[in-house]
Amino acid sequence: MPELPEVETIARGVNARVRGDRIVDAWFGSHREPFKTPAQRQAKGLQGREIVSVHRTGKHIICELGPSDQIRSQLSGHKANAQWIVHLGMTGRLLVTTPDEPLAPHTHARLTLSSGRELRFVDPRRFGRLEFRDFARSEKFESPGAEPLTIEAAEFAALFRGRKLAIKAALLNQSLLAGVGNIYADESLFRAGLRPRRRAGRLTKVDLERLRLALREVLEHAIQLGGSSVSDYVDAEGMPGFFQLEHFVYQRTGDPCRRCKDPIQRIVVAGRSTHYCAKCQV
DNA sequence: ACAGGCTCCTGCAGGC
DNA sequence: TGCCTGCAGGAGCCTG
Repeated sequence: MPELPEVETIARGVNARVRGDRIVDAWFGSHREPFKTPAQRQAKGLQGREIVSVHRTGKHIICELGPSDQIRSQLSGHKANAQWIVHLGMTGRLLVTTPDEPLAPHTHARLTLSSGRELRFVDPRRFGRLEFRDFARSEKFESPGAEPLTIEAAEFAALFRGRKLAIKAALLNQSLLAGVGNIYADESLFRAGLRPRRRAGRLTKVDLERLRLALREVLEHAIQLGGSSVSDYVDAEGMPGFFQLEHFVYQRTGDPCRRCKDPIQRIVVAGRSTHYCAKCQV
C-alpha cells in the first residue's frame, strides 16, 4: 500500500514526465463515489490546464495546475491557480502511459496530455480519492499533519505529549504525522526498539528522539529504493520498489528476527496488523 | 481524548 | 477443480 516513500516515488516520476504538459482532455469512469469533486466538475476544471509541477504532501499527490488557455489570456504569468489532488488509498496507481497502452481494469480517470502521453488513475479497491481545487473558490490543499522527513525534535516530541493511545496508533494518525502507514510505523518502531503498544505520552525524550530519527532514516532509505512493493504497488512507469527486501518486521510473522533470530510476533493495534520482535523491542 | 467497531471495495489465499 | 470464507487496509464516521 502506498505510504510516504511510495507516494514520493510516484510524485517524482510523474513530475519528471508531465511537468509543463497540458491537459487536452479529461475522462472519468464510474467510480461510485470516488471523488471529493464530482467527476463532471473535475473533468471540466482540468480541461486545458497546464501541469506546472507535481509533488507530494503526506500521502497526497498534488498536481499544481496553471490556468487554461481561455483564462490565461486574462491573467499575467503562469502561476498555478488550481490543484488536482490524488490519494491512492490502498491499491491506487497513477501511471504515465502512451495512449495505445491497453487500459488496465479499474481505470477510473484518464487525462490526455498535449505531449501525446496519458496520465491514468487505476484503483481496484476504490479507496483512492481524487479532488479538484480551484483557488478562486477553495483553499490550497494543506495536510493537517507534520512532515516526518523534516520535523524537528521538539515539535516531534510535542505531538505525543499527554497522549494515552499506543505509539503505533499515534504514528498512523495522519493529523499528527502525515504519510506514515502500517509498513513504516512497524519498521520505524523496530528500528527504534519500541513496542507498538507503548503509550505515546509515556515515552521519554530519548525514546521519541530515537523514533524520530528511525522514522526519518527508514523513510529516506525506502525512497532511495523506490518504496516497498508488498501488494501491487508500482511507480509512475509501472516499476516495483525494493524496500520490502529490507523489512525487519512487516509481514514477517513467525520468521526469525534479523537481529536476534527470535520469531517475529503479530498482534492487532488500532485495528491494524502489527509486527514486532519481543526481544529487540521493549 | 480515545478505543473500538464498522464501512467502503476487490483480490487473493486457505480450507474443505 | 471450484466454491466459500476471511483477510488485507486508509480514512472517515459513529458510538461508547
